[in-house]
Amino acid sequence: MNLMIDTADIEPATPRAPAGSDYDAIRRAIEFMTETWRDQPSLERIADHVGLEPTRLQKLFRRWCGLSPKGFVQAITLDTARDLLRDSASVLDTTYEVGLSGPGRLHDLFVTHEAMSPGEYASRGAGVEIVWGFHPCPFGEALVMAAPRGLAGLAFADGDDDRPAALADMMKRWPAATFREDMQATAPYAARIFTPEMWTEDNPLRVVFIGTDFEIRVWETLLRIPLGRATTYSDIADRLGKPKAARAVGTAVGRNPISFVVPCHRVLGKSGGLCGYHWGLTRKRAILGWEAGLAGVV
DNA sequence: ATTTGGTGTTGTG
DNA sequence: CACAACACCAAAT
Repeated sequence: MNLMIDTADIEPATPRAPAGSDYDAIRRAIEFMTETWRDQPSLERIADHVGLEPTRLQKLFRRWCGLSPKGFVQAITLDTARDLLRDSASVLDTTYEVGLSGPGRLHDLFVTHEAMSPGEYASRGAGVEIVWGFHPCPFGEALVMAAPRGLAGLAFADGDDDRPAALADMMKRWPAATFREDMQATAPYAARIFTPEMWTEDNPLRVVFIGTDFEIRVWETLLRIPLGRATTYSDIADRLGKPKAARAVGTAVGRNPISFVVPCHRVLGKSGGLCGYHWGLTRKRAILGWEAGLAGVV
């Protein structure tokens, strides 16, 4: 059997969430399953590893990820990853036809996007005020940044000590903008993004991209990948008319400033391996598992 | 199985 | 302007 997890997939220890917190338990469970999925570990074994009663873990896990630990193990096997890739060529083709005229419906979250005008890009956000705030979410803490025209950034952190890095990472992209912490303003964004029941067509989520031409084209392509499907770096390169630019696509995907909303986690290596994730491979797996549990709900 | 060589775009000095 | 870095990939050991 092939291995979904090559050595490059094993990441160094990530900063810990507060020990004993629910998220910490979930994270450790996911980590454990990620390392041992070949043995199809039983619920008891996983529960034992994280130090919880099996029934408690079962309930907790389902609440956070929307599916059972067993289902999660299945969701991260290579076969399933390849399943996501099935017909990936047509995935992008068909949605291309449907979605593109006008600010239509893109992606399951119903996103409309606009890129910064060239002038605004050149000025790197001068004169724009961006509000930000951290909010709990199923994958740790989410840093939400909003500009007047719409959502401008989404990043992840794993606890207090992790926040400054995430914030700096995001602020770098708008060097000339002014920033203000305002959790009240960003909370509605966070609630909506992570609550699938709120994903409706009538009131699309507005996002604002700042980036180079190439990057924005890549991100636009990502928005066309439907929930529960995946594509590959090289496939996106083909779509952009630069079949040899898979690697360039990789770096552009990695620079996606609005992670999760722009579903960069749905891009896999051609062999079905996960390859990488700016906010940690464990989180990429968690999001894919979460979405697997969502199939049918949306 | 592992290595190697070819890639496009971006950020840096 | 050159050069290194990168969430890749296919072909050759």
